[in-house]
Formats: sequence, C-alpha cells, structure tokens
Amino acid sequence: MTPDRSRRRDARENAEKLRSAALEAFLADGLGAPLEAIARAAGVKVGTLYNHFGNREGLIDAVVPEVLARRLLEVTDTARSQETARDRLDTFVRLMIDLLEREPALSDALLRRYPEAGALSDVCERNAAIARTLVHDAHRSGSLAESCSAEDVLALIWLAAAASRATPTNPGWRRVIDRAMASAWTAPDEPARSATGRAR
Amino acid sequence: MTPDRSRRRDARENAEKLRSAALEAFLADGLGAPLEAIARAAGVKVGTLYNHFGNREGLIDAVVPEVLARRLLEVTDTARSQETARDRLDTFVRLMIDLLEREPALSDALLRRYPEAGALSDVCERNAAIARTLVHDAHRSGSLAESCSAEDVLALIWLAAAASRATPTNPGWRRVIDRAMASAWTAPDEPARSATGRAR
DNA sequence: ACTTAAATTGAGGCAGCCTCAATTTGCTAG
DNA sequence: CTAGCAAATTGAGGCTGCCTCAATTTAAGT
Repeated sequence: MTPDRSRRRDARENAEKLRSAALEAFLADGLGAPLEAIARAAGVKVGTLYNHFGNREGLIDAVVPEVLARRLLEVTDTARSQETARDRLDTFVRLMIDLLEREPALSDALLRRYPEAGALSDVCERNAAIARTLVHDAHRSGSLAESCSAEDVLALIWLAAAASRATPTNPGWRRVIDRAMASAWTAPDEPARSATGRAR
Repeated sequence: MTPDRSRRRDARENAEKLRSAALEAFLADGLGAPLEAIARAAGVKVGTLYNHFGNREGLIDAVVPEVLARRLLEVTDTARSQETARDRLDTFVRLMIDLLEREPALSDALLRRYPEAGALSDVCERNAAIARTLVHDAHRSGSLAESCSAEDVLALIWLAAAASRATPTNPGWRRVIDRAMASAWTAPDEPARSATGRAR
C-alpha cells in the first residue's frame, strides 16, 4: 500500500525483506510467529524490524490484510455467484470454514487476537458485514430460520476459527459445525427456488 | 493421594504449599498458569517446585485430576439420575458445557494441552467412556439420530472447550453448540418415553 | 570527500521455562 | 547434645521470546 517514503535504499530493501519474511511466517504459522525468526529470515536484527513497524501489530497490519482480503474476496465472489439466497449463504459459510482450516492467520484475525491491527480488523469487519447481508437475504427468502441470527452465523464462523487454532486440533469439530448450520435451514432439503415454496 | 513418603518435614510442607498454590492458580487461570508465580505464592523458589514435581505436567497431575474428577462426578451423577436415555445424555452435555465455561482447567485438560499428565488424561478418558455409553443408550432408545455418533458428541464437547479457551472469548458460541446438539435428537420436542414412540 | 541525517545494531531489561552445582538444613545415631 | 550425612533448597545461569535505546555505522547529497 504505502510504497515507502524513506530515502535510503537499504532501508527500503530491508523493509521489503521483512515484509516478505513476515508474510511467509504469518501465513505458515499464524500471527503469533516469532518476530525474532522473521528478522533472522530477513537477514536483519529485531531492532530493525521494530524500527520499521513499531510492533507485532504494525507488522501484521503492513502485510496480512491485503492477502487475507484477497482470499476473502474469492470466497464472497463465489458465494455471491450462487443462484439462491440460501446457496449464497451456504456457500459462503462452507468456503469460509474451508479457508479457516487452511489459513491459521485468518483464524487468528477473526479471533481478534491482535486487536491493535486496525487494517486487519477492518477486513474482518467488512467480511462480517457481507455475512450479515447474506443472512438477511436468506431470512427474507425464507430459507433460513429466523431463530438463526446473523450473530449466530458469525459465532459459528468464529467457533470454526477457535477450533482450527486449538492445540492439538480435533478433526471431529467440522461435523459438529456442519450440523449446527444444517439445522438452521427451514426447508429440509433443497433451497426454496424464489417463492415456489412448499415452505413452512 | 500419595501422602508423601519424604522424611523431612520442611519438604513435606513445601510440597503441600506448592500443591495448594498450584491448585488455586490452575483453577483460576487454567493449566498454563506461570510456575514462577505458583512458586512465589508458595514462598519457595522454582527449583523446589521442579524438585518435587519434575515439570509442569507432574505438578498438574499431582493436583488437578482429583478435583476435576470430583466435578465430573457431580455431572455424571446428575445426568445418570435422569429418567430417560435422552435426558441423561442431554443433561450430561449441558452440564459438561456449563462446567467448561466455569473451569478453564477442565477445558485445557479436554483439549489435551498437556498430554504427559497421565492421570489427568485418564480422568478425561473415563469421562469420555461415560459419554459414549450415554450416547449408545440414547441411540438404542431411538431418541438420538444414528447420524450423531459418540465421537460427534465428544467433538461437540471438545469444541466447547476450545471456544471457552479462545482469547478473547465470543459469548455467541454457546448458541451454536446448543443448536448442533438440539438438531441431533430424532423426536422434535420431548424424549420418547421408553417405546411409546410416534418416532420415525 | 565530507557532512549529516537516517538506519542498524548490540546490549540489555523483562517474563517464562527449566537445570544444576553449591550451599543450607533437618534428622538421627552415637 | 552434637556431629555428620543425606536430603532439600536455592542462586545463578542458559534458553526463547518481547521490546527499547544509546552508540555506531552507513547511504545520500553537496
């Protein structure tokens, strides 16, 4: 984003090396990856890291939001391209959880483990807003039970994030979450195509 | 349990002080409570703690299993005293989750964060075995869907543990878990009393 | 080349985990 | 009652990890 206003080339290069090392570490190990290791991978001392980014949150914010926003965009794009409101929400939730299983950094972000990372929180909040509208549409279309609020859906996703970051992880959690989501639809099997309803 | 075979009174007393400080800390803050703080609270240096208990897991094992076993016994006793198989399982799950919300140490135990604490793992395993028989009975009684296996119920409890230990915690998770469990019963509302079933 | 502002870093403080040699202390046999 | 021994305690220290800052190095512009 900020193409680095600093005058000195070495500083710009070091910042760049740090960003790329950080990105790799954060994506691989989550947002708690040791900063000392990142600095080492960038061929620099930690002090330099702190000079450039202030603290862990600063570094996270400089590097992670963009990538996660891209991943989330893929999810929302695919979800929004579905025919029915139910499919849109269903796809969204499913892909979100798939993504959480692959991206520890996203789980850490959704769990708000680093609340000072403002840009990252924004990305999450924007995503939550999308989830809320998808839920709203699903409610309107009658395919999602009113008893399942938008906050419930967000909590479900949050829960997947928490599960995916628990140590050691228990593979069974996914079935439980799927069951919770499955029980939230009003029509037993297929989405109510527009209003062809034998709904209710 | 082991009333301490050591000859020297001071050693016995220190061990006792450590146990009680440890218990307090573990119950209050979970099994990750800093050992240095425990030693300090016991009026002793960490070295002494390590002399007596070897490592964190040793201390956990010396102190936590008994208490958690008691708590779990209350839960299973109450659960088993219910009339129907469905109520027994339902009560068990509900009380377990209540307990997890109150006892971070239990969540840490179920999450297997300290696998070397053998006695603790045993307590958990015994509890899991009880859960399995309750699920089995519920299946036999026809009140629990076959699609909800014992491992699914254990995963649901594990999930509650993970959620309750995530930082910061999101209060909404409980509704999601309740929904998952609620959807696992075959009869929509009340337990099928023995076989008076309009089940299926 | 020299100056100077900027960037880097080494050293260090803090909290945790854990180890171990040296010291202290309780117990007991004489 | 005391000396001597085994047992227990501990201080010091090593390790990782977070973060700070004064002193030094170095790039860039005149």
